[in-house]
Amino acid sequence: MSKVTEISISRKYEVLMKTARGLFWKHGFRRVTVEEICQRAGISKMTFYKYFSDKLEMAKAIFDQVIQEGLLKFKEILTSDIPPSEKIKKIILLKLEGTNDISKEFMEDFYTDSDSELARFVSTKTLEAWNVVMADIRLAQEKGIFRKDIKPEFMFYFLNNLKPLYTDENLLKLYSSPQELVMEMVNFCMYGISPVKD
Amino acid sequence: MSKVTEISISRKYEVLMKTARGLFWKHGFRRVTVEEICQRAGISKMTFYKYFSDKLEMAKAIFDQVIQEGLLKFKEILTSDIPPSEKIKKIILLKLEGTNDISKEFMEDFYTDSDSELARFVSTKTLEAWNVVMADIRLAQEKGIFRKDIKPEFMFYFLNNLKPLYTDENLLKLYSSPQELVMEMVNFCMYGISPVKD
DNA sequence: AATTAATATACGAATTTTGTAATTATATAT
DNA sequence: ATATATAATTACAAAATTCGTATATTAATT
Repeated sequence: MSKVTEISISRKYEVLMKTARGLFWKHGFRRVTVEEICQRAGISKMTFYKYFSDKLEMAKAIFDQVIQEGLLKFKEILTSDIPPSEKIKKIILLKLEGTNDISKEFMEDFYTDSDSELARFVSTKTLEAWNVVMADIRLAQEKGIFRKDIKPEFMFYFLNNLKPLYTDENLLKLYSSPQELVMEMVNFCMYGISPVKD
Repeated sequence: MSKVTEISISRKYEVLMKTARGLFWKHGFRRVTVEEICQRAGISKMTFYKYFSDKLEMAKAIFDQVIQEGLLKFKEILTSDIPPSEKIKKIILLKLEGTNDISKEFMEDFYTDSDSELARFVSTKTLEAWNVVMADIRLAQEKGIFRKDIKPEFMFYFLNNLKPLYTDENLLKLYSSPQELVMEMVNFCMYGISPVKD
């Protein structure tokens, strides 16, 4: 197998993943068909089945990819050489973007059909990612970046619940700009978390 | 049949319509099942088939409703007793809202399968609505509200293409607020359309 | 020219969706 | 309270869709 072919193969794989991810994100797993993914990707169904045994396997791969990307970005921020307040700000902005998280539509099917294979896969992988994040936060505590006597679990839940705050119009109205609200969040985190003034 | 029953019947009809409309708008006709509509509406499938012979008939009813609402709002603005510049502003805002128009997702299925019954229905109804709007604009021209030597068709197409302008970030960046961009649009229309300075 | 890889088409099997019928539950009117 | 009308639930056959693969054709690579 030549180098060119390898590249074109991985490119087709990527195109399929990206196309499917877009569709799954918008409409959820159930509503999207293999044929539709292939048509939009401009790739034949036969080629699809070269890379994925079925739609479920593909969804798992996508879910995995998203989780891994999210963890990577999180770890990058945590280990980067910037002051704690900057880290908090970047983490908050990452959360507010929302592009790293799994979409509501994508999750919807699992809630209704919780004994499906995908549902189990999703909860397992979510738990794994959760543990990694917890470990990272604890490490940050050890290094003195965050206050030691705060539960990492609390920080995790807190971060995950920032989005609804940010999209609350009444709250946003209190600030002259969205950026100002972000700074408020950052400061709130810092005063509660930082062991020293920044 | 008592009054109370009549009310509750029409209420169920409305709930079904509203629920289905929301789902169709987001995912399109094809992706949404009758059972799903019923579940979300909290109404049994049997009752669904009391009101609609099938999903297609329901989609037609919804499409009709949206078109009629849109026309009504448009006519209300045109015949209201406010200065032309205010009319233009209200019409532009109506277009920018987008809640009156048919969603991209809802239309998507028709483009791919243009010889379906729904596709024909949609294009027929659209043409009808188009003619009504044209007639209204011509009437406004007759009354001297708009300049006489402008093609109503042009105004129609122009209005329908405002939305992408409004959602263009680079364009929005040129203005200190979205409202300012709206006023720019209004002024642009007025200088080209109004027979007299406002 | 031979070989490899991808597309297009077709298709039976599996699954989902549809629309209806029969039964049970609930609310309303008498 | 009982009869009556209306809706929800369950079950189901028929229709439609989706799946996954086999085969023939086309395009690209060696």
